[in-house]
Amino acid sequence: MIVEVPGQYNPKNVEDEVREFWQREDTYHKVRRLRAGGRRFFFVDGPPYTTGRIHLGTAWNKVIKDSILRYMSMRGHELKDRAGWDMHGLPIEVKVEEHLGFRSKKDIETYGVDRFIEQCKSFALRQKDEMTEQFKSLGVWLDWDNPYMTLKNEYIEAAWWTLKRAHERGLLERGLRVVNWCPRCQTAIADSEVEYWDERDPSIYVKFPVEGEENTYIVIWTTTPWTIPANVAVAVHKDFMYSKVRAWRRDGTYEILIMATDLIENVLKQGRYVDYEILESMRGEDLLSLTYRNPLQDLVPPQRDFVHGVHLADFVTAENTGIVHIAPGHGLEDYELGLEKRLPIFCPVGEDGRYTSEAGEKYEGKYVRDANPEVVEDLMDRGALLASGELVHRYGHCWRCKTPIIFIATRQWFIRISDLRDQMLQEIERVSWYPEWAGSARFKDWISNARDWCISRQRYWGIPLPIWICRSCGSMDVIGTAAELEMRAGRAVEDLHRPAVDDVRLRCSCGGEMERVPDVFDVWFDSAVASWATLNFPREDKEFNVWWPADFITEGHDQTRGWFYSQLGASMVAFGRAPYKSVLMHGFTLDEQGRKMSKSIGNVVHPEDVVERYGADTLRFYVLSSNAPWEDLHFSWEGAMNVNRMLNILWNAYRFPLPYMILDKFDISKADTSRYSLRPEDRWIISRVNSLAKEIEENMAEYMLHRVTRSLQDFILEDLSRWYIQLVRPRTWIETDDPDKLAAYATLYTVMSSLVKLLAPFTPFLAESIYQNLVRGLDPSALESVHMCDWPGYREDLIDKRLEESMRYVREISEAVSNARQKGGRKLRWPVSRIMISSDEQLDLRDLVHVLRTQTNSKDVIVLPPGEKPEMNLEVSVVQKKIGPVFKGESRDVVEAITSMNPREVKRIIESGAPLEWKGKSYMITGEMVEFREIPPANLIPAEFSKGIVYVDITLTDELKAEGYAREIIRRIQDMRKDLDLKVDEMIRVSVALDSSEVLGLVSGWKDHISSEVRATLLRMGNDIDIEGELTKDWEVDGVNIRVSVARA
RNA sequence: GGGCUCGUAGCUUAGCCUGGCGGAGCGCACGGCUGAUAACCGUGAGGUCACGCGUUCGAAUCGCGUCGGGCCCA
Repeated sequence: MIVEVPGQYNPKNVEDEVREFWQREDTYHKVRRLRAGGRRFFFVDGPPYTTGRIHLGTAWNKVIKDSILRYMSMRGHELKDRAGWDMHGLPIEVKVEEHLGFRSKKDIETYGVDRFIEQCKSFALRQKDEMTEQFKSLGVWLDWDNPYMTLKNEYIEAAWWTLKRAHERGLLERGLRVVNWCPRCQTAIADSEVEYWDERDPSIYVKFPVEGEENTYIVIWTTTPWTIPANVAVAVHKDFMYSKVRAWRRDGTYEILIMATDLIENVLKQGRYVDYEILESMRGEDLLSLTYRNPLQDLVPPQRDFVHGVHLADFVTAENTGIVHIAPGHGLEDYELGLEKRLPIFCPVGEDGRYTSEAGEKYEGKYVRDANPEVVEDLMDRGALLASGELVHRYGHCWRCKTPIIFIATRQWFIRISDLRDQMLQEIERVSWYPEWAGSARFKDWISNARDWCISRQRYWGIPLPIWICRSCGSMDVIGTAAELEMRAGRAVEDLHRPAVDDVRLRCSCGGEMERVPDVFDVWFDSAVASWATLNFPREDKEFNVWWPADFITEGHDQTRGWFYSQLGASMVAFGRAPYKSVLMHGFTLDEQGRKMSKSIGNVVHPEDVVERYGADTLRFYVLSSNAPWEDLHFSWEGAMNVNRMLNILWNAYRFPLPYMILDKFDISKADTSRYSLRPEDRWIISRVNSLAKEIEENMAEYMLHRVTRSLQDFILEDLSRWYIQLVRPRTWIETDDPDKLAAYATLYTVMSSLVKLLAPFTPFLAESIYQNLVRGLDPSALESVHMCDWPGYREDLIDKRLEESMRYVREISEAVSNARQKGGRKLRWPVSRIMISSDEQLDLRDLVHVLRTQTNSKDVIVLPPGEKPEMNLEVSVVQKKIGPVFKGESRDVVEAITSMNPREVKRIIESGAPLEWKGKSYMITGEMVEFREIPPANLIPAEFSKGIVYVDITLTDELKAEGYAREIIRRIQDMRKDLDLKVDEMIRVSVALDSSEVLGLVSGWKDHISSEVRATLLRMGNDIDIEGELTKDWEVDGVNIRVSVARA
């Protein structure tokens, strides 16, 4: 049984009802079970990080995933669709620290690592639950009951196992490296965890005194004064020219300075020197023999023992002084140069960002960034400061706690990704990228620059590194699974997290005791192993053998350096191949102006607010249709509103036939469409819906979600609502069991049942709601949910391209007629006697002429033969330039002759080649002497369409007037029915008083028609009759006053 | 500074891959419909297709460069 639905699309009600239905019927699981045994489609959910609420970007991400998965399911695929959660790492630690009011690692140690871990864990789990609800409210169907979670033991094992593979392949190494270091979190952080923004920093020029040369200095520039105590060398470029310069101060003293020749002016200006002379110029190489002293050597004892030299380096640029200060303990390039030149890797800074005792008593314990002014002062006191200022530049910060990072040399664990670079480049060629450039350009570029992956973090809440080292012999073991650990330890280990795992001691083959290294994994390593962890590999390999690698993943373009990369890296280590076959890269969500959404600008749009206002289907359809997936989405409320409006139109189109179907007890099983001859317009809309399905399939194959949704939108608005529904409306009012009406019902049913299936992946709630009522309501044998249905696909034999084309012309002509009517001042309610269609082509309107007739409200539709036009009035004008030279003095007469004659006659004469006779004279007129213009007669209003011109004859006759007035009266009575809120089939009594006898006379012939149209049992019309009824209203139509009263019969 | 990407009407955008009259929606102005009606429809105005150079018979589309936005890197 179908039921009527409310007149306004109310997404909240629709979605609540559907959600409840899915819940009650366990629809998700039924759908998944239904597809068991189908072609496998392995999707890996890029795990969102469990902190805070979901934002618009995350919502978009999941909507894309869900739409594609629903589509794949309808296409018959068995899905692997576990949702994933990224639950370890600093961000959560930072949140928990904030919550507990902690400021440093020491606070955590004091509080107790076990309690801290518990807090992190419960925080992550709580967040996961909250976010799950939010995703569910968007209609996202993933395996929410059984998600993969990075904090689970079986997940941790996947990471362990992968590291063990790295070790076995000789790709794991420990080394002193300069890393990005967060002094607050006291851990190394990945390049991808560094966030850059502008920071005001010192900008100083420092003079290093050259050994053995009196009053001579090498000049360097730096923005990190605090690294000067760790300076052990300087670098120059081999191609640059350098000069030794005598620089004079205002007071007449001078110094001898060494710097790049091109930069002398700049440097001396900074140092406020008044004059200079170049003593000597040399190439970079010529400086290599120099040595210098660190100006702070009296404060930093180890500096006294270092030999400070000059070295060549390519990274030196012709900026500032052209000489670069090298502190191998505090810079990546410095470190590499240090290794190469065997410089001391001097790093007198501790993990807390404070100077160690190595920096000397004066600096020890001071936080390096705070120490900047002091270092500058000390340099000045020692005459080593050439200039001091400030500048604003981009500086790196810890992604999570926003502390400016520092570079320090520490011992870390690395995976030698750089060894795998070439294989990775080969492997990504085999992956299908959407769009293509995401792989061929963007990702390729990133891989080409791939550096070794620092996987260790000096933190707590993460997957512990499964590396045990013997205290006696220093040998190292990497443990691959929990079982292996328990076997080696000889006892059970409940939780693989810290601190429990820290207590596990292993026996070394040397007989000594092995201890775990205290580090945890970089959190990027967690999600990197997702594609096999989600299959519970290595704990079991059954699923892995069947499903891996992933068929499809999709994430935002920031994940190029993130998850696309980390997964590839880990998979290359573990399996030597890419873990995914196709990747869709999507964009970012920005505000309407294309700015980043941020709390400080106050332009953040929350998905739940959009859902609240317009519903989840609207949000879904909006983000999918707004632009191409890989482009950034500029969110606009107006855009969302328009989608909502479109869905409302769909709702109205769906709702409109329901009352009639119910009234007529329409039975689809008896409405075998082949038994009723469908009208051409019925076959047209069916053709269109099949064409639509085809279009969608083609675009889905390329993940062109914007084209898919736009095709749907066009179909709903243009074909269904604006056209077909308009055409079909009168047929539903027929009250008998007319086959034509049943054909209309059957067509509507067919079209709507296809349409809701085509919509199901994108607007799952609305599609389900319509399906439940209309489709299941009419066909009890229909499947329980629209999401269980097979993708309807398309039938070539139902697609009639020529019919579609014909209908396109019919629509164009109808629109042109509207245009002409507007120009001619004839409302659509008033019939016209005829329209004439003129085209140079043979227009194939097929059997759609009746459609044209009703839609244009025209008594006759005349399609003229190709090239023909209605008879035109001809206008002739003379071309003086041509007449003058020929007729000279008689020109005036000739012009008079031409203009005073009937243009048609002039034309005939010219064409016949005969002379024109005028006032007893004859003139030979040629075609070039005149110009003819065709003017349609006043009653024919022309309007263009793509293939020609349509002429509307607006001549009024009494019959047309009578019908026009009759329709005016009908419309007003209908309006009043509405006011009285009558049911569509309720009968009424009507009185109509007109103040025009002429109109009354015309209309009286239409009395029966009016009565039946408005369902009147009694209709009284007169010039001056008594009027009474429940509702009385006065109207005015073209100067005629009409008083109408209506009462229930 | 480098890689990728985007720039089309007041706003949001399609078209670009594969060259052939630049399309929508919103907003604006005017009109229509009235058995979808707090809904819907039509018409109109509105364009330096960011800018410049090139390729071509022909460029929004292809190439190079410049400017501006986004992501990523240094």
